[in-house]
Amino acid sequence: MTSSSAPRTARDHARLELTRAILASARKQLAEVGPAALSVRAVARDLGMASSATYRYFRSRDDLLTALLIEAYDELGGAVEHADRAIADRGDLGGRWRAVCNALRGWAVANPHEYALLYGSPVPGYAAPETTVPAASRIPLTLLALTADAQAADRQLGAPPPGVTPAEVKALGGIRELTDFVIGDARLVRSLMAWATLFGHISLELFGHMHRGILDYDAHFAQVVNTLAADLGLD
Amino acid sequence: MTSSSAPRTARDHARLELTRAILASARKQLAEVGPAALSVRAVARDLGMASSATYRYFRSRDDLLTALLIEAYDELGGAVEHADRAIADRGDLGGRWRAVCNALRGWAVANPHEYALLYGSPVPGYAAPETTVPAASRIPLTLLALTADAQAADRQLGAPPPGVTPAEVKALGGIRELTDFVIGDARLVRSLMAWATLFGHISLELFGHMHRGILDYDAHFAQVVNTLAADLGLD
DNA sequence: GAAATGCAAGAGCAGCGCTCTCATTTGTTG
DNA sequence: CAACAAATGAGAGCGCTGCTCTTGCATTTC
Repeated sequence: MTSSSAPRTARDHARLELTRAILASARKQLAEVGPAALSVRAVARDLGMASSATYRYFRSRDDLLTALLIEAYDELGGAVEHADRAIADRGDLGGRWRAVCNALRGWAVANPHEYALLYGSPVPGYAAPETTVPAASRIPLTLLALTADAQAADRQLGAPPPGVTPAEVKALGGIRELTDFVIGDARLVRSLMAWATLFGHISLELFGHMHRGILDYDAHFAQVVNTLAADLGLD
Repeated sequence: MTSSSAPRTARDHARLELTRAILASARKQLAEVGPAALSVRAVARDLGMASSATYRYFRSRDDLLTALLIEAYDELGGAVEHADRAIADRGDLGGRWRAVCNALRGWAVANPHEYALLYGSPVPGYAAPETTVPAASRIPLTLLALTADAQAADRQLGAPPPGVTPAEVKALGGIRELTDFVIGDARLVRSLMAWATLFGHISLELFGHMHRGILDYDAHFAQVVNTLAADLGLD
C-alpha cells in the first residue's frame, strides 16, 4: 500500500504513524456515524490537520474505506478463527461450530456499522478491490474447514439435500478451485446454505427487519445455530 | 401522506401529478445510481424545476427515500404474492414455494439498487418509519401463509429442528402476536430459517460475496430452494 | 373583489470530495 | 557542507450536496 516496511528515516516513521492515526480516527468515526457518512474532512479535523493533507496518505475516500474494510475483515476473521481455535477438543465439532457462530454474530452486534460496511449494500459506486479478497475469505474458509473436519470424522449430514443437481455441481466449481478441502457435494451445499443462513439472520437482525417479530435475538440465534449444527451433522 | 385523496381543485390535481413525477424521476435515478447517491437536486434538474420547489412535495431527502422504500416493498410484495397466486393448484405447495422464491430473487436481480435500499444497510442515520411496516410485511407473510398451508395439509417437516428451546418459544412471541397463522414451533423455526437463508443468499450474491466461489447463481439458488422445500416438507 | 393560501424560484449557508499552488521541511547526493 | 530533490502541510478554490428563507406570483376561498 505505502512504503514497503522499515521506517528507516524519521519521515518514514512519521508517515507510518500518521497513516495509523488517520485510520484510527476514521475507524472511530465509522463506528459512530457509519460508512456512508464517513467524512475525510471530519477525520482531518479530528487530527487537527488540513483536509488536503490527508490525501497524501489516502488518495481518496474510497481508499480510506478500503483500508477500513480490510481492517474490519481481518478483525472479524481473527475473532472467528480465534473462537474456533479456543475449543481445545478438536473433535467437538458442535462446540467449535457454536463458538464460531457466536463469535461471528457477537462481533457483528458489537460493531454494527463495521458489519454494514462489510456485508451491507456496497457504498455508492464503490466496488471492493481484489485487495480485500484474502481478508474477506477467512470467514467462509473457517466454516468450510469445520465442515471438512466433519467429513473426515465421518459425521453424517443430519439433513442431506434432496439430490444435488448436475448444474449445481458445476456451479460449485469455483469453490473447488479455490480450496483444497475434501467435502462432498451434498455437504458443501449444506455448508453454503448455513453460511447464507447465518449472514441472512444477522443482516435481518441488524438492519431491523426482525424488529417486531423476534423478541429475543439471542435465543433465536442460538436455536438457528443448533438447527444448522444438526443439519450439518456436527453434533 | 399528502392531501387525503380527491383532487378536487386544479391545484390539487397538479400537486398529485408533480408528486408522482418526482417519485418517478427519483425511482429512475435510484435504479441508476443507487440509494446513497440519490440527489434531490438531480431530480429537480431532471424535471426542470428549482431544487427548492421539490421540498414542497417531500420535506427531505429521507422522506423521498421513504416513499421509494414503500413503493419498492409494495412492488416486491406484489410480485411475490402474484407468483404465489399464479399457481392454480393450491395444494402444490412445492410449486408455490418455488414460484415465490424465484419471484423474490428475480425481482432482486432485476432491481439490485432497490433491493439494496430495502435489505442492504440502512442509509446514514436513516431509520425506516413505521409507515413502511405494512408494505414490508407482505413478503414474510406470504412465506408464513405457505407454511401454514403446509401444516393444514398435514405435511411433515423434512428436517425438524433438534428441539425448540423454551427461550426460543418465548422469542417467537412477537410473530405469534402479529399473525393468526396456525404454525407449530418447529415449523415456525424452519420458516424463519428459510427466510433468512433466502435473503442471506440473495444479499451475498448481489453484494458480491459469492463472486469467485459460485459459477452459476441460478443453479445454486435453485438447489437452495429445493433443499429448503425439502426441509419445510413442501414437496 | 379582497383576503388567505399554495407555490416556484433564487439566493444563500454549511458541508462534502478533491485538486492545485506554494512555502517549508526533510532526505539525499556531489 | 552545500545544493538539489523529494515529501509534506496549509490554504484557496471548484463543483457538488441537503436544506432554509425570502420574494413575487397564481390560485382558491370567502
